[in-house]
Amino acid sequence: MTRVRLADVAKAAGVSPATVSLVLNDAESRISDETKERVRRVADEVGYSPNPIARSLRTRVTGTIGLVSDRIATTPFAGRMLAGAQEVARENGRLVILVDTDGHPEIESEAISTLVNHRVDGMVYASMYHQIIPAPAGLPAGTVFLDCRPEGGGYPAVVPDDYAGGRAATQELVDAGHRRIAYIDDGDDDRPIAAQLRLEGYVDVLTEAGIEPDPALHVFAVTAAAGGQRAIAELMSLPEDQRPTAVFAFNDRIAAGVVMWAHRHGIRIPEDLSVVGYDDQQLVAAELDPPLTTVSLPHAAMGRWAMEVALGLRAADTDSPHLMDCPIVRRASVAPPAHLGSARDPRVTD
Amino acid sequence: MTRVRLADVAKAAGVSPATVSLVLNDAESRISDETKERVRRVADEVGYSPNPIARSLRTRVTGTIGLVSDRIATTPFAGRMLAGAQEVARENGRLVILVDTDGHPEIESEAISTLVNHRVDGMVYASMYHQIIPAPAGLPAGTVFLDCRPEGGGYPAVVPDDYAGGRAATQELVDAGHRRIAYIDDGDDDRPIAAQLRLEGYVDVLTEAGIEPDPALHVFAVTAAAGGQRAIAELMSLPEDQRPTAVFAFNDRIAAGVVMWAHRHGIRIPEDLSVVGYDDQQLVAAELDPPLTTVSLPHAAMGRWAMEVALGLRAADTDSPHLMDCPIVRRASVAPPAHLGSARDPRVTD
DNA sequence: CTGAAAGCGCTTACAG
DNA sequence: CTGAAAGCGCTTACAG
Repeated sequence: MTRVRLADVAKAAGVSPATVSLVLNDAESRISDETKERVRRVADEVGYSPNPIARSLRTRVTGTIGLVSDRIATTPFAGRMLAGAQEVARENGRLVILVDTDGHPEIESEAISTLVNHRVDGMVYASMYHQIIPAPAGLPAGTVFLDCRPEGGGYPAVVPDDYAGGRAATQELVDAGHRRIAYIDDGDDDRPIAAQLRLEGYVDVLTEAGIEPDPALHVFAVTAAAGGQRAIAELMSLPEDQRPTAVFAFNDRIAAGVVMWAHRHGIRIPEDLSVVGYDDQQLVAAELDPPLTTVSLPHAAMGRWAMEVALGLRAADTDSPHLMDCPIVRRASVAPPAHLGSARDPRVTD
Repeated sequence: MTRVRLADVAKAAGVSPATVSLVLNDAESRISDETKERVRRVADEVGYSPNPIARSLRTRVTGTIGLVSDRIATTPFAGRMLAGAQEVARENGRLVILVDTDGHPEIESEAISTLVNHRVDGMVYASMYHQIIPAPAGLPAGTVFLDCRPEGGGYPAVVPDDYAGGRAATQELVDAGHRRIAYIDDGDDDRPIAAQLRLEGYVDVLTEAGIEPDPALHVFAVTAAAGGQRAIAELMSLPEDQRPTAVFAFNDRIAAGVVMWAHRHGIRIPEDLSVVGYDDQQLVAAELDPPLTTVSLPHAAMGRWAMEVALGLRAADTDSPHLMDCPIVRRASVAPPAHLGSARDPRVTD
């Protein structure tokens, strides 16, 4: 099936190739209406569709956006960033060329130069989780950083507002009436910036509520269910009056461990213990019993934002990152503390 | 930064553009060794790198592979297929253009024609889960189907060997000494082909082991933790001598529900009940307590296979799909049945 | 209002 | 052994 070319359309319509090009590209219309119509009709009839390669060679625009990521495609974690970015590209008639570097610097720098060489119109550099990184060499100006930001700025970037997320999670618990709220922090060697930001949100909300943060309620865990189990066991081994009535976990995996431990020890959630996670991780948070109240990471929104900036559809600051809201997702793991619940039920009717 | 062109290299080396092209492309070498060397050196010095757009226009090969998928990028489920495919492409100097259709037929057909129009060298069509589908219109010959297969064949395809996986899961339990093994099947309206294949594997292994499949032990659940909880509750409400000592769950989410229910009811896994899942779902299977023995879906291997075929690196049958092995992943949720364990321990020493 | 010509940066027969 | 020329399929000044 030899494809029909612009020249074929021109011949069939009895005009020059230049005219066909002008008409089909809606150039400033010096072409007569009847010619335009005829050209369009003929193009339609023969099913003409311009060869994007030839067009790119001439115009130097390819209609493609490069998306390089460390591990976004490999982990179940952040696929929605990719999906959000891809969706915006498609809506705007662009194609995304994806390269996943699996975290290898050599692959990354090769990917960047390949993409630049392929004349992508724009580029987004995505990380699997919120981090601050040195900007890779060779990145074109205007590359947008997704879920990470470059040391020293200089590029548009979007990251989750983890401080506000930490506040929201804690506020949810304070509002339910809790005073003894634990924070199970990320205890991995390479503690991410998000952990610190969420902690600050937690501390600030507590303080504003007139609750003095208790160091005994700030514990660390490896970010996995097993870590969550150990951490909650530690917390629950505190003297009864010092135990938390609620816990805010750094992420849903840790929260899952808390829930599992509770099941095994006959502790009811949320009646005996409230828990709030973070991430709203698919196939985890909603699957717990009870379904977990958590703070969602706005992956799709960040992906969309990044692509909009890459396409020039949206202006962006290159000095400081755009902070994306992390909305709380209310499910069923938060309730008033037990003493409040039992003290209240008989008396209050509302 | 105006890039250096082939003509620049030619001028600097004092030869014609044709010569440069021939040398750099290692064409059948009619060029003298000294000329070759000089051209290569000059090209190197000026940092020449051919413009792939111009080359594509001339040669009609673009070095790109189109990957259209329904939802592979959006769900946490099958990202490894994408990663495997992308990895093979990269290893072979190709770029993958990804379009996720989110399951919309209009987007899909538009994506296919866009990709074809962009002159991709090959195409892979990926599904989120093993299914048989009508081949979308407009798909180029040789498009490889990933984790799905076209009705009526005609294209290379790769799917997991779910029958063998069902056998492996059941065999694991039979080998541990179980005789009363339940299968919690997919009870969703649109029961996937994998559910039937796994069931057949289960029945066949049981039969071969001289165990008559008990219809009471074949139950259905919605594929979520909640479904698993209801199913195991149903199973455990059977008279004691009819209850299963082991369960094979259609997937890890259902298995997770089984484990949660067990925790709540003081049933120990694997001492009191063995469980085998399916999928080896990241961030789920290994996170359970105990970590789940399961059958893994070979997503990365399937992704690699599909891309290898798309690149012509591997021959493939277009009549019947390639069946990819689903290896069992042994963790800690399987043990001999309780009566065997207690009967055996005092006597056997090995 | 429209056409002829040049050119984007390569590759590849065709000559010599 | 190497070069001049044509051509891939478009777009865009430049003429008229």
